[in-house]
Amino acid sequence: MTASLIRKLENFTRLSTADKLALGEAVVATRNLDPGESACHEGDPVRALHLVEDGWACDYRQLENGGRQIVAFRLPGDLCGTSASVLAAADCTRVALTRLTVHELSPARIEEIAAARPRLRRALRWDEQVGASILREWLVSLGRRDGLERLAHLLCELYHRQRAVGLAEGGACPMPVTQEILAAALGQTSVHINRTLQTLRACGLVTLRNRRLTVPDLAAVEVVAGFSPAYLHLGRAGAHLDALPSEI
Amino acid sequence: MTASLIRKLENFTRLSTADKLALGEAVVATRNLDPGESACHEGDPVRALHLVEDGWACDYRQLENGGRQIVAFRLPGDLCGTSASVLAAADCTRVALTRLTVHELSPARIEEIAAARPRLRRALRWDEQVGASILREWLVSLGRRDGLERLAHLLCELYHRQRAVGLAEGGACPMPVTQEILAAALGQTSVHINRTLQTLRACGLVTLRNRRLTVPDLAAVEVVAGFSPAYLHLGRAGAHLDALPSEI
DNA sequence: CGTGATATTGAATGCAATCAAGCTCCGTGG
DNA sequence: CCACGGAGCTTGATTGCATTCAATATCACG
Repeated sequence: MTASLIRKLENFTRLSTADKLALGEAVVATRNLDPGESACHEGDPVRALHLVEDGWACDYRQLENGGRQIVAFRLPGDLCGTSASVLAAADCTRVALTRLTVHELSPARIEEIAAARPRLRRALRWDEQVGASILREWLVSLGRRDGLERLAHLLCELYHRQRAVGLAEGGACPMPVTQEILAAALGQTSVHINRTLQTLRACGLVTLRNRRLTVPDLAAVEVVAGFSPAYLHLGRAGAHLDALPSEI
Repeated sequence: MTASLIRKLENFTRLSTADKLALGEAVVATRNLDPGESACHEGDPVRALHLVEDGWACDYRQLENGGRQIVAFRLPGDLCGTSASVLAAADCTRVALTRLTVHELSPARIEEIAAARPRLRRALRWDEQVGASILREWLVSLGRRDGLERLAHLLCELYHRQRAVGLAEGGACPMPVTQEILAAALGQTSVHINRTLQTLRACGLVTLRNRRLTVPDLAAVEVVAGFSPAYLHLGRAGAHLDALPSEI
């Protein structure tokens, strides 16, 4: 039930069977949403944390002037706002981009579990920090990368993040987003995204069809994007905390 | 020694005397830096957390193409990367913008202290979440606000953040940044910042001189910026955790 | 009073937004 | 099977904000 999250956390440290089971115990409900349905609204009190089981969602902020900025994509295995429970109100809206299955976790239960399990606690904090690191990288994209780099960079990120949970393989992965959505994430218009996408395609770097991304040569796209995967911190930095073979 | 941080945290919940003293026990060293000196470098292993005591710093990422993007301003009372210790390497460089005094805190000590003090633990998590919220708001600025809104928004934020630690009063506060620095934070050039600043000045909205900001009418600037302070979460959302009068 | 950093101004260029129209694909229902 | 409708994609023309380059002015400080 929490397989993707576990798989992701094991990019940091190897969990024990007990750790893995403990995670599932925090789940208090599971919801299914249709594309366009929202899981929570900006300004609402935070009750539960979301763990994406299947499908994609995104978090966005809506401005008075009509603009909309996506601040995060939520993929399978993503745990949203580990400690958001201390904030009085959600500061963005979470909406499903595809058919979506999310678990709702009790903040109190998570806290108990984390208190009892140092390895798991560190893994969750690692995940949270990686989230902040991704946000900083987005900021760099919006601030300092041009259209081509920006789009290529996002595609690289989404590919790597999916590979970390086993959803990308052999240069292809799901990419269930419209050009409109990409534009809302990259601070541009869908028209411009369209043109940028065409040049990427013309160079034979990526193809984006049927809600799937194909990258024949990932390294080449990474060069165009100025992408370096360090900020995703997938290098098993917590290996010294690994569970013993006997615990797994 | 940790007065600004304490003052900031008390925008969330009232701490006990014991909580306040405990914070100071995590300090293992104190450093003084000159403007332009860096406290840590992108890629370096993370040894200590920084608590800004006095002066300003900023975190930035340097790109191959020469661009530089500031991802955070660090003001007095700011605790940088509460759990960054789980990451193998820092993902940005921290440089002093003024004469700067920072305390270095031991991650392990912080963890011990947090484990023993639920109220303090929550307050620190609140601070961390507020940091993430600020980052999201910056993303919205870079993605969806034009030059004028962007600059006005940043100035409002820096004013409010300083007010939360008692450094802003009566429409004026320190603002020890060059136009170059503002440009590096807002994803623009210093030339354009200069022009934007001039229109803000021409409207009588702000004056920025001698490294100080003066805003005769904060509310008016907030309207121009589309600024709403909710994302700073300064509303004492943790009041139910407040220390009893007898503990203070 | 001199020097380097910071700020200001002007002119030319360019990237991306905007507006508007048409196209393609796909699911639905007659 | 085809007509229809809608969402998403593509294209063109125009506009505008911000960059770039370059020169000059001002300020802070020794």
